[in-house]
Amino acid sequence: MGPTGSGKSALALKIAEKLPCEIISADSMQVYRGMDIGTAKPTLEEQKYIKHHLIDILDIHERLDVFFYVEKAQLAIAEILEKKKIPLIVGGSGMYIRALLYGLDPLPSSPSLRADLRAKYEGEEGLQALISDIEKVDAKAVGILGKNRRKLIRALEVFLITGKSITQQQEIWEDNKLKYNAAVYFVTRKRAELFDRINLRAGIMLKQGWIEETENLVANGLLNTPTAWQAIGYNIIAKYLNSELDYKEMETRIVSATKKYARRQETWFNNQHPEAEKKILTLDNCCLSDEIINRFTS
RNA sequence: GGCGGGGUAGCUCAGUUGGUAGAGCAGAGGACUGAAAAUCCUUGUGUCGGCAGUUCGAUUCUGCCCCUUGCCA
Repeated sequence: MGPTGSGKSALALKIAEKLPCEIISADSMQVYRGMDIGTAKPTLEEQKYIKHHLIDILDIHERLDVFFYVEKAQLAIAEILEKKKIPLIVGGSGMYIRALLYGLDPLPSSPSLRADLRAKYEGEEGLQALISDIEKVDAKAVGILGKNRRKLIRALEVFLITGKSITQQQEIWEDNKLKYNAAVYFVTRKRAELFDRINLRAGIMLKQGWIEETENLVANGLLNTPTAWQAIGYNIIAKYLNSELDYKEMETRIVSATKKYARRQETWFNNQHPEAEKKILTLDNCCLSDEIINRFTS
């Protein structure tokens, strides 16, 4: 696992060349069909060469969430082990990886209730009401979540369904116990190098046809989808297509949003994965791939 | 050459009825259990263009100069 642009996909392919593995993508956006260039999805050739799971499994109009991801990933792991192969999980969606490795507390979910709550607590006043309502039943949640409306609503949702606070029922991550016998690596680069790569890659992706890809997806309603709309870049390119931005401004904004994302990912991997071995990649990553390969062959 | 608008944090700019200044963006750090490429929190000392004058005190007023930009020649 690692931030966007770190080179983890290339590293994974290198490993998969020498070990009998299949790759399970841990990426919240590569699951969507049609979002190819903008998500830096492995090419069809690469996917043909090494089997990839959990890529292109959803239409952009379908909702994705952690629980769904974990379910599918567990199935994929079982399937790969069945073939006596090694599941190689590769991606940057931190929470998905953590949920897969550590498990999720079996809390209920009601998207319709959540939607109702969201409507009920709309606006700035709604947020204040939401905070004071939760404070009565789960002050701890408010302490942790602050003004994070999205998470506060989820906390209230769980409370309303179960009658117990969400913080009381979240235990499984506290033990730091992996559900699998896994070797976990956090791969990244020096900040300046990572940002250079992000910068370079954005320009390449735009030239490869990201704009056309966006045009088609937007025509197909991408911006009104439940989760796919959140992918970085597409909404910015949509503004360019709408003549709200010029090309340069568009590119700058994409790069800047991507860098921000990479920083958040690093914070996550640095702090949420005590089991992970951190590796700073340099210009080539042969040493690390050899190290990982040796670990499995010996 | 004439008249005017500007020169303030890396960038865009606000502001100080004269008591040495603040937003957004960028940058940095953090949180995170069913939207996670999301969502949220913390973090801003900079010769306030230069020199001189008025003043107890000037980034704020005055004068000159430099740079920039617009209009007129």
